[in-house]
Amino acid sequence: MKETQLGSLLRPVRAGNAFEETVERLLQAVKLGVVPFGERLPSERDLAVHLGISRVTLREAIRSLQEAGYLDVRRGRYGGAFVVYRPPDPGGGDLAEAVNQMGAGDLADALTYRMAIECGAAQILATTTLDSAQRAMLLRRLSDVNEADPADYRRLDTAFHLSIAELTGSPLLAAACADARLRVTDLLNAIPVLGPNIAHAGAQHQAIVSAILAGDPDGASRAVAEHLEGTAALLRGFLA
Amino acid sequence: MKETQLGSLLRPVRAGNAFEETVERLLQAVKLGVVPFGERLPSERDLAVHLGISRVTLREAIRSLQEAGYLDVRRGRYGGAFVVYRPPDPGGGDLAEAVNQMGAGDLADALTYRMAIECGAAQILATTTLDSAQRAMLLRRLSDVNEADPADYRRLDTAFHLSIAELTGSPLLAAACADARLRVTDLLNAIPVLGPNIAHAGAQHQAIVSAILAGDPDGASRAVAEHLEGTAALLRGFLA
DNA sequence: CTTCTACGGTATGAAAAAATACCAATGAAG
DNA sequence: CTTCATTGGTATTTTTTCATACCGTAGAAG
Repeated sequence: MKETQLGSLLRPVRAGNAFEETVERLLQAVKLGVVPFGERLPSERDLAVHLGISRVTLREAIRSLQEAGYLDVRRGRYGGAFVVYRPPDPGGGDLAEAVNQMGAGDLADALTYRMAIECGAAQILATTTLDSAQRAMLLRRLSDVNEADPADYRRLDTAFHLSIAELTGSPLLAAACADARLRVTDLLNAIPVLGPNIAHAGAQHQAIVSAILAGDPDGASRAVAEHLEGTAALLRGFLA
Repeated sequence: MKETQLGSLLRPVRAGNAFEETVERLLQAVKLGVVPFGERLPSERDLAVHLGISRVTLREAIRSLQEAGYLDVRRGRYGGAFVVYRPPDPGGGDLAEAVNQMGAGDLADALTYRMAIECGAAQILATTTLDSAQRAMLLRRLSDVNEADPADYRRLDTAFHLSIAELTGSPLLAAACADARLRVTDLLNAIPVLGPNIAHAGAQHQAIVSAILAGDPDGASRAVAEHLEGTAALLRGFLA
């Protein structure tokens, strides 16, 4: 086995210290809208358990997000850490800056990764026999995006994409899909949400769902690829 | 966004402490044959840097692997940690035990994950224009497996599969692919390596490479799916 | 047979993170 | 308006992890 493959396995065990990783994780949960505007995060004690870190470390992370203006922390019963962040105005002025802030290599890496994961997930879901509840869930998420208020579009779009991976029943795949999306969230948020684009994306979403429900793996994969390629090409175009 | 999606993002930040994670990583590098029998790991100082941990922590991990009989550590110049582990005799007696040691849900999860990642990677590689060096690499890995000594079969098979993800140029995808394979290594090692199976797998590997070189994403993906499905079905069959 | 050097082995103090226990505030329920 | 459960806030101790410096060994090169 060549040395190149050593890199895949002897890569860093830790992406950073516990504090940094926790800030990242929470920030992404907020930016992705997993916890929507105005809602509160789970209590510190619960969160610490779920994240596998101590409450002290979690609190440091929460405090830094509070100081950065993402959270409003209130104490007392019915208190908690409330999300006080709305995705930036979908005007998309600083896309070029955002793209170039991430390295060109990193961008290509993230886009390829996302493409592989999401295509694979859709493909697998298309080979699976879905029960009525699963079909309903998929269709529900589809209509949620299609009828989304522009301010809520990204959040529901994310939910739709994640649903595909989740419905495969593989937590690993779902986590990978979420991770892949996270790596391009900031960039996506900088892209204006325009009417024609929404309509176009809506048609592609419909195509993805149709292929999945029809049990057409190749079609589902191709539909996802087409859908993602549009965004990917746009982002690549902004590279300096 | 539903609560189910909270799980994807608010999952543990840390899989364990640095020591445990390091032991896992090294053990897998050994079991996968990334560092073959008789070879030595990089020096402690280099490894510590690459893994992003302190030398002290790394040494603890190495010592536990040494005590477990996986490594032979020698000091002095030209010393180091040498791999003293050979995959178990390909007799495959305890497959059922190995399968049931892992939970049924975990097994399904791992198999689905692997299927999605590897199909996605092959598909992407098939849409990529490979230069001559890349084509040569792919063909080299293919012939390596085909001409493998039975004792070295698993290692070269792993190398072949990883190559596909690596050739996409996405480190994230390569890491995910390695991770997916790691989750079923023990099970694969418990499957006897028999002549007919090797021949069959060889044909499938050939089909995968052909489809990739022909620029046929659907074909590549399907070929990978068929290849993996055989193993997956076998493993699922051993569930209690 | 000496030397040089790349390796593992060891010691120590600082920093990060975790575990634990307890304090304080809030606001709905009664 | 009192009670009380739930939440964030704080302090203390222990464990883990890291950073740094230095020691001991082996083996090739001269």
